[in-house]
Amino acid sequence: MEETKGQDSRPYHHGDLRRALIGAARQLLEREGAAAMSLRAVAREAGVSPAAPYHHFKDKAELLEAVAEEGWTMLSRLLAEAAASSDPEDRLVPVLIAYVHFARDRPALYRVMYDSARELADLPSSARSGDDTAFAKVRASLNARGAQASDTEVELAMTAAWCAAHGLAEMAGFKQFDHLKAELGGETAFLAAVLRTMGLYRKPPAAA
Amino acid sequence: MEETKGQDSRPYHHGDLRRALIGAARQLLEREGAAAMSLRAVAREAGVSPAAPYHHFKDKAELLEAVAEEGWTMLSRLLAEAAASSDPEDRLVPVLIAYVHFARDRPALYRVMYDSARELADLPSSARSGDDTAFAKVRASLNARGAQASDTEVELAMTAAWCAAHGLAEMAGFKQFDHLKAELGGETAFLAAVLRTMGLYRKPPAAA
DNA sequence: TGTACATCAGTGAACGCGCGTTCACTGATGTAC
DNA sequence: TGTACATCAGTGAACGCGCGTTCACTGATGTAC
Repeated sequence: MEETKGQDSRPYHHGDLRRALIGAARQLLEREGAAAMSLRAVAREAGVSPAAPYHHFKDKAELLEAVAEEGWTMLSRLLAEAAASSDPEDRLVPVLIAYVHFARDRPALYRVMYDSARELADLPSSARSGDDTAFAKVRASLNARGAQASDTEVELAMTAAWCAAHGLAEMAGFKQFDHLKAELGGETAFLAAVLRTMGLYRKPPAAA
Repeated sequence: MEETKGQDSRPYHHGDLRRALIGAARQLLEREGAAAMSLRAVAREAGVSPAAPYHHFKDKAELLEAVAEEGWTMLSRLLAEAAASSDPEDRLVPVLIAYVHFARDRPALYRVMYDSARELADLPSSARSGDDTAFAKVRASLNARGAQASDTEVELAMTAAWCAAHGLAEMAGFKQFDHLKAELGGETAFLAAVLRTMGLYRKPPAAA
């Protein structure tokens, strides 16, 4: 099972090519963008032949799905950390800012994740089940501030928060906002100010 | 200058191929998505040879820029209409909903527009100059409700509104929100409720 | 412990494809005389 | 009004490219005896 890995020669069998391919794809997305992330480029990046990935993924779409899945897992972990290290009563903005930073720093990966979420009736399983997930954290932040809110109100607030995070994540890099960022004293202050302007810094108003 | 157009034969010279190519590209984007919009496909759609576009655009990127530009013009017109047909004191939500509808109904075109805006230090000229533009309308809506606001506050509110519209536009089609839409009585009610939950239905709070 | 063999994860060459772009060309148009 | 010619917007064939995917193969691994 365990092959000996010489320092200078790669073994014929990779060991964990599936994981390596997902990692290579993620790296390519982050480093060179969506257009550069072909199946052949991923195989090249992982140091295997163009045909090797087909032993682990049915086709390119299946690899992309796996990349998205791993992305949601990474994001969930980051949001959980942001939630854990902030005031239980005021977690929403820190959690959303963590979301925005993640997406802003890896736009191509984030877009793959977005595209995968778009197709599903529910969230990706990596972001869905259990407590340690992206959306559980957002929901918990909302519950912390609106104990008396109805299910629909919480759902609406979740939606608003998610949309706001998505919009902000994709726009935060726009040069149009550079002077505003400078004026407000940096990127994070800018993000917080926009979220506050959106009213997401306090209890959602009574239902629509 | 004016060539006679037989009913059954296309003239050798097109007449206004530049505009036709932009239109064909837009149609392809709307009908079949970004992946289907190659330069060759655009030429095919317009009924000319693959080389013809090069008499009007330096390369594919230049055509895409022109498509984006036209998109921003279309959007500005729609927002102007939405603004014109709503209460001057309560224009923000109708204008944002018009934005969301536009983008939601043409996701691939909208993405081309977004990508073109992303690169610019300022907005595309079609959305920038004059009063009859997308962003002038949003700004006017904000001014109508916060007469005493500082420039920075208005700028922040603009940013928040734009981010919210972008986020909502891209997420509105998610299946995850279907039951919420049903519960609230339709798509438009859903959009309005989310925007209200975001706090964009009233004067922005005092500056950050 | 040693050998035969099934399994499986790799290889590398090849396929057909559509792409963006270039090129030498040709047909239509508009203008000068 | 008619003809010669420059201009320009088309054509169609060709280029090289990288892509996703398939195929027959081969080398390594793990297991049964």
